[in-house]
Amino acid sequence: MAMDDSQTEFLIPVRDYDLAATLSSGQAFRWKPAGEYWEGAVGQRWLRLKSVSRGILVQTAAPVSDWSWVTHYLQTDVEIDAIIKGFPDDEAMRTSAAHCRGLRLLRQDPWECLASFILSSTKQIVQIQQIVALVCERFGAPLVVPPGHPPVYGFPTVERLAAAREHELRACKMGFRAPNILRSAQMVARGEVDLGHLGDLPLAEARRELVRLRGVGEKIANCVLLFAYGFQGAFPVDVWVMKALRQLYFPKRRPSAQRLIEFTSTYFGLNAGYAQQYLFHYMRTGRRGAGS
DNA sequence: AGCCAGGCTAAAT
DNA sequence: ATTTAGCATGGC
Repeated sequence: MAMDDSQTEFLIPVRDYDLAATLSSGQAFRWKPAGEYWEGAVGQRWLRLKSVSRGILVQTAAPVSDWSWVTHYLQTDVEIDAIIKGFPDDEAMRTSAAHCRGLRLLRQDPWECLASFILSSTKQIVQIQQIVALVCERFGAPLVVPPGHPPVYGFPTVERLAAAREHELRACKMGFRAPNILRSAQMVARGEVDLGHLGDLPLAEARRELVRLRGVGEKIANCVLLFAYGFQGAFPVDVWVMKALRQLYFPKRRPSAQRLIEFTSTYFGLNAGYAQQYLFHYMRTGRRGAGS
């Protein structure tokens, strides 16, 4: 009946794209492996992805005519070789690049990214995934899924979370983060921080806006600036990246955290954001005894 | 059992 | 201006 060019399947031609590394590297928290596929949601669309020889196969439950939202999300147009060549020429980055080949930075929805990382503080990735899943189930709108597929819910809107009760949020096992995400949602809903225009600002100004939100400090702000807005100069330093910096760059000395962050602001160059994600993923998965 | 987790905030130096 | 305790919860 559809007389347009709507389809439920689309092949993105791309090479050097490690879907598993990208979707499970702690940028986004809703992707689940299901056989050969990765199932998740982008915006208010359910979809699943599979690596095939010519690229990435995308399947949706509802017909789609314009697929730019998924190529933008996956950043399949970025030249990953050029980015890796722009890394500092040192042992740590060579090792990380070899281990993480094909890892990309996603381009996520700002509110989902912000809210997810407010929930991330002092939590392991597995737990963040559990909390985000509960928040979506209880506050998100149901998405169109294939017949017989269990229900999947979109990430809740700012307005919905701003209208939540704190005890409802705490019931999603987020603990002391509940008042943080609630107050931040209320500030965004009132327009006190305008997520729609942060991308037009210089990095430092955009960051100054984000840290006005409750529960958002430099680290979480940098995650949002990098994973949602694509600011390549944003360099989130969490415990893993801190470990990488100490072990790989300053094995003898004991620089303060402040000094190390200062180091990252100049050393990693124009692709600092990518360098950070490669270090993070290498530390978590690349060496024995690190991570899980 | 005790330590750590993609931290932030307010209080205490 | 810099360091530290408290915060909820769960995995290992």
